[in-house]
Amino acid sequence: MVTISDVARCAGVSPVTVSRVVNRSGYVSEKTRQKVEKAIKELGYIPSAMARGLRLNRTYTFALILPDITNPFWTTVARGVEDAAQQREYSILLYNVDEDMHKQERALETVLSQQVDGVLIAPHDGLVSHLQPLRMRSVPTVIVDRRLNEVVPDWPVDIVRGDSISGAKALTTHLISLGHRKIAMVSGDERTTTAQDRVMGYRIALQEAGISCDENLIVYGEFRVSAGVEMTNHLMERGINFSAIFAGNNAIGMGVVRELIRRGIRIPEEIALVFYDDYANASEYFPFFTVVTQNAYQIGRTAAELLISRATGEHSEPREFILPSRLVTRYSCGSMLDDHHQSLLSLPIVNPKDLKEVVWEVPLLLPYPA
Amino acid sequence: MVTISDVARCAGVSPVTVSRVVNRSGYVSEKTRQKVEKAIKELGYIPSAMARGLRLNRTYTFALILPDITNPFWTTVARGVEDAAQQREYSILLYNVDEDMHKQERALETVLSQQVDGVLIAPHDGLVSHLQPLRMRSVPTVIVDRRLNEVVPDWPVDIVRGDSISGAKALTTHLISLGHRKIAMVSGDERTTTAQDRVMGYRIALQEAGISCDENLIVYGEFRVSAGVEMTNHLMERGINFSAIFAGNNAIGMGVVRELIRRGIRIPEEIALVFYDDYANASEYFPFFTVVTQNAYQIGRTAAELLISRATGEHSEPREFILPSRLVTRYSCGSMLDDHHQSLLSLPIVNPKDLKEVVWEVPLLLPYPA
DNA sequence: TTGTATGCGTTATCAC
DNA sequence: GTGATAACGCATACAA
Repeated sequence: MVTISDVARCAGVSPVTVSRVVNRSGYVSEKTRQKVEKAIKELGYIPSAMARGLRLNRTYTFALILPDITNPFWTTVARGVEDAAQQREYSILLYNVDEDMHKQERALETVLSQQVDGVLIAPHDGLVSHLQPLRMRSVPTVIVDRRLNEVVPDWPVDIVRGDSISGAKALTTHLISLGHRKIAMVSGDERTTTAQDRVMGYRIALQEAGISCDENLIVYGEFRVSAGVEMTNHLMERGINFSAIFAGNNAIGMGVVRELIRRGIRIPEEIALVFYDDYANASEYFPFFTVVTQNAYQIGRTAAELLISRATGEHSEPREFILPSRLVTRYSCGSMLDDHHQSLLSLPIVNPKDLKEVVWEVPLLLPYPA
Repeated sequence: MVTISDVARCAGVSPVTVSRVVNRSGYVSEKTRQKVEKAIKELGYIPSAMARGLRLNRTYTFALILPDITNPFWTTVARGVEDAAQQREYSILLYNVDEDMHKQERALETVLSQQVDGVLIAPHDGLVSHLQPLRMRSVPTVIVDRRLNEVVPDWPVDIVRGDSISGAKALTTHLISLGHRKIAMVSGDERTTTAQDRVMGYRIALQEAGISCDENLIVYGEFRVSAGVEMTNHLMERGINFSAIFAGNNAIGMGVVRELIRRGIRIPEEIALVFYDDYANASEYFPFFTVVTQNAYQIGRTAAELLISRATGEHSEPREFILPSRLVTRYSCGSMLDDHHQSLLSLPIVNPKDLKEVVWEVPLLLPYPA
C-alpha cells in the first residue's frame, strides 16, 4: 500500500507537506506542490480514510438502518439518502434489519464500533430505550418515516416522516364516502409507530363518521407480502364480514391483492381496497385500488441532508419534518368521479385514457392529543 | 469515547490483556477475564473498528456498487448480499451509480480509500480498464450479474451471473413458437454485457428459426422505466412493423407496458410482450406477459459468500458461477397451453385459478464462441 | 514555507 | 499468564 510517507520520500519532502497538499491546508509553495502532486500521481497514492478517520474522529460515513431493502418504499428512501450523501461525499453503510429487534440491536452495536458520523434509522418501535446506544454516545441520529413514543428533552434527534394519522384518516374517509361501513384494517407490527398511527387515523375517521369500531376488523401482522396474504386469509376464514380492506402498508396491500385474486374475489366490486404507500407504481398499472403515497425519495433526501447539517454542527436543536402525503385514486373512486367514471366500476381493467386520476393533497391534522 | 486503555485502567490490567479478552486470543486467567469483562460492561466499551482496521489492515466491510437500488432486481441482489454478509459479520457500503461511468469511477476511488475487504460490482461495461483501480491494488472483487469482455489472466476476479444469452434465446424462441416473426428488441445500454448478451441470444434464436434479423427492430436505451416508454414510443412513431416486444430488462418492460396501455394497445392480443427479469412479481399480478427470471437473491448471496471466501484466502483462483434462469409464462403462452387455456387469450385479465403456470428451467447454452 | 514530534485506538511481537 | 513496546497511516501543535 502506498502511504503518505512513500509519497513524501518520492517527492523529497516530509509527510506533513504531502498532507498539506492533499488537504489544501497550510502554506505550500507552488513548486513543492507540483513535485508532490507528481509523486502522488506516479505512485497512485490514495489517502487512507481509516487512518484519517482515526486521527480526525470523522469518517464521512452514515449508517442507514432499514426494515426491508426489498420494499420499494424503503429502496426509494435509500435512493434519496444515497443521492444526498453522494453529493456531499458521504458514504452509506446499509443495514437490513427485518423489523427484528435483535438484528436492530446488532446493527446498532456494529455501527457504534464503526464510528459513523451519523445514523439514519427507521426504528422498529418507538421506545427510546432501544436507541439508547446512540443516545449514550450522542451519535447524530435521524429517524426516518417513524417517530418516538416518548419525548426526550436531553437527546436532540431529528425526525423526517409523513403524517400517518391524517393519511390513514383520509383513506378511511374515502372508503366511508363510498358507502363502506365494515372496513378491515390489515396492519403491520403493532409496535411500529406507523402501524399505531395508521390504526389511529382509521379510528378517528370511523369516529367522525359516527361508525363504531369493530375490534375484530383490526388485525396486526408484519409489513410483508406474505403477512398480507395470511391476514386476509385469516379474516376470510373467520367469516368476518367486511366490504373493504385497509392495507397497513404497500407490501401488505400486495399480499391482500394476491389472496383476494386467489380466492377469485373481485376488487373493488366485491371488496374494495386501499393501501398506505404505493408499491412501485402498482396502482398505476393495476388501478383498482386507492393509495396514500408519501414522497419516499424526499423523505430520504431530507433525512440525509438533515443529518449532514447536524453532523457538521449546522444545527443542534432537534427538528421534525412532516412531509405531505397524497391520496391517489384512479378507479373505484366513486365519490370523487362523475357518472361516466362511476360506470367504469364494473370493468375489471380500464384504459387509463378513460380514467380520471384524482390526486389529493392530504391536509396535516397535527397536532393530535397524545 | 471509552478506549481499551480506559477499560484496562478500570480493571487494573494492561491494554493488551483487555485486547486478549475481547478477541479471545492468548491466555487469560479466569479471574482477570472476569475483572476485564466487568470493566467492559461498566464502561460500555465498544472496540473501535477503525483502529482495529488500521492495525490489522482488515475492515470487515464490503462495497456493493449497483446501477440502481430502486430496481427490484438489484434490491433483491442487495438483500442476498446483505444477508450473507450479516451472517459472517461483514458490513456493506452501498453505492448507487446509475449506469454512469463517472459515478462508478468516483465510487471506486472512495471505496479504495475506505480499504474495504472486497468489492461486489455490476460494472457498467465489460472493459477491464474501468476496473483498473481494483486490479492495481488487488482488491478482492466479484462481478455481479455481468461479465467482462476480456480475459484477464493475471487478475483473479470472480463472477456470479445468469446466462443472458440462453435466457434471451428462450424468450425469443417462445415468441417465435407463438407465431411472431417481427419481434422488436428494446434493449438497455449497449455497453453493458447483459444488453449485449440478450441481443445475442435474440439473434441466435432468430437465426436458428431461419428468420432474418431486421436491425430496425433493435433499439438501445437505458435500463429504466422511462427509457422503456421512450423506446416504445420511438418504435411506434417510426411506424415500424412488429407484433411482439422483447424488453431488455424488467424496468424497460414496465415502461413498455405503460406506453402500450397509454396508447390503448392490448397486450398480448395486439402486441405480445416478454421481459428479461420480473419486476417485483408483476407477472404474477399482471399475467399477460412472459418473463425469464433469475434468482436475484441467490446471485447476491453467492456473490457475497464467494467474496468472503476470497477475502479470507479460502480460494484464490478465479471462479465463475452461472446460475440457472427460468422462463415463466402464465398467459398468452399458446404454444405451451392446451385449448382451454388458449381460449383465455381473449380475456384481458384471468383468474389465476384458471391459469396454468408454466415454469421452464432454461438450459445453459454455454460456451458460446466469442 | 517546511519539518519534528506526538497521538488517535488497536494488536503483534517479544520479554518476563 | 501478563505486560512493555512498536507500528498501522494520518494530521495537528509547535518549532524552525
